[in-house]
Amino acid sequence: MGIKGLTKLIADNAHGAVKEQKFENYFGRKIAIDASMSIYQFLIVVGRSGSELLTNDAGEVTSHLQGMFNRTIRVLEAGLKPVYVFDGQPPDLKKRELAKRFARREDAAEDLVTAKETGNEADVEKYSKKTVKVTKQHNEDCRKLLRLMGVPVVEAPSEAEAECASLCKAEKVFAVASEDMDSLTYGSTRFLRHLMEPTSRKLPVLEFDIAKVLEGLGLNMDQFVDLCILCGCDYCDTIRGIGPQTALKMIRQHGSLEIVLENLNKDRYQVPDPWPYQEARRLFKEPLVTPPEKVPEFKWTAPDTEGLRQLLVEENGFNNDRVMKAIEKLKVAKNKASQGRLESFFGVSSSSSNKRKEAPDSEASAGKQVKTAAAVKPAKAASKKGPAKGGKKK
DNA sequence: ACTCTGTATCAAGACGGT
DNA sequence: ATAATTGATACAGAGT
DNA sequence: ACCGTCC
Repeated sequence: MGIKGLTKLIADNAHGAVKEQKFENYFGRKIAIDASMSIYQFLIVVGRSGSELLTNDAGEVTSHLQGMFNRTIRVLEAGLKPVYVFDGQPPDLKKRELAKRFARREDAAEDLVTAKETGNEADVEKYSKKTVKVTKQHNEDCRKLLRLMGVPVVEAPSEAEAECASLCKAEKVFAVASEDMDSLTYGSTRFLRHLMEPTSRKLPVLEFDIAKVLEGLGLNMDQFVDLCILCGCDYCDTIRGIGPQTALKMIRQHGSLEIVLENLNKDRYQVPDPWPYQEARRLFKEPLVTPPEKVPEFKWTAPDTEGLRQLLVEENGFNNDRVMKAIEKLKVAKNKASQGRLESFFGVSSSSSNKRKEAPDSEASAGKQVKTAAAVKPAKAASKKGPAKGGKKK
């Protein structure tokens, strides 16, 4: 469920914290992506008709592979450097919420059976979507695919969103791309929504800057976390009668959940019992993540052509020609991206620090990259911090 | 009147040929 | 045994 | 841009 009403709250109260961007502006940027969420969407939509999905000869689902393969090529072709982050064990506090969702899905499963019996097509459609689940196998399939594609994979110890935020805070990645507003609560410094939409000509990318969000809301980070808990998150029930507006007002007025609770009119509002807001707070502020110094340097390497052919064509019945053509695109994209990073670096710093001159580069695509570099220009020196690997070991 | 919350409902990818 | 979405939107209804 | 297909 993310954080209830947070998008609107930010839009209304922190104007300027969100910028519209173009997909292309992230050329050369390392971007952390929550893999489980992507897989879920692919399973819902890729080649699904009723409860049928794309499958191989053995009847195993392949929709997630199809979706992940195409999308990742697309991302790499745009010069982005994706890091896919997979979920680990959910925290105990989330178990109750998960149980609720499980129950909801059980209901949907029953409704699906009924819909199938009565031949109600629309309902079959509806309930099929609701009964989709991402299995361990789906996750393993995608990790294998991504490794063969030469794309880095991170296995989070717990929540993927928390791990993404940690990578972002430690400047291991430039931004986190997700549809889940929790990312901000976990403290992602730069957060992208609708990253994929512009490619299908729908919405612009929305880039959230957490510092400006805080500034606009008039809160510090601790207070922002408290606000999110009060609005409603995965870890706590809400206080009936308090929504986003009231939550913001109260946190602004009192400064912390403790003081809000002290001053709360108990006749008017009933606080759930128990209401483990302190644990929730801890999960947002000190989630279980890989310590940044233990995160290896990410590398985007050449695809393993034969491995990919084996996995997709031999094991999963993908069309050989399509796969081979896609792998070619992949190789081209990889080459372009590695030289493009260099060039966009030049573009950014050309006026100030243009000391290196040995760019062994640039033929065909120079014009395009100039444009990209110019667009990206504003203030990025910080994230350039460690493009090479040496610095941090231990 | 207005503001806010709670509930229900919906949609969700990407390619290639035309 | 091993999976547990999400946010936007529209509308109803409660409270101020 | 639309639409069938991807497996």
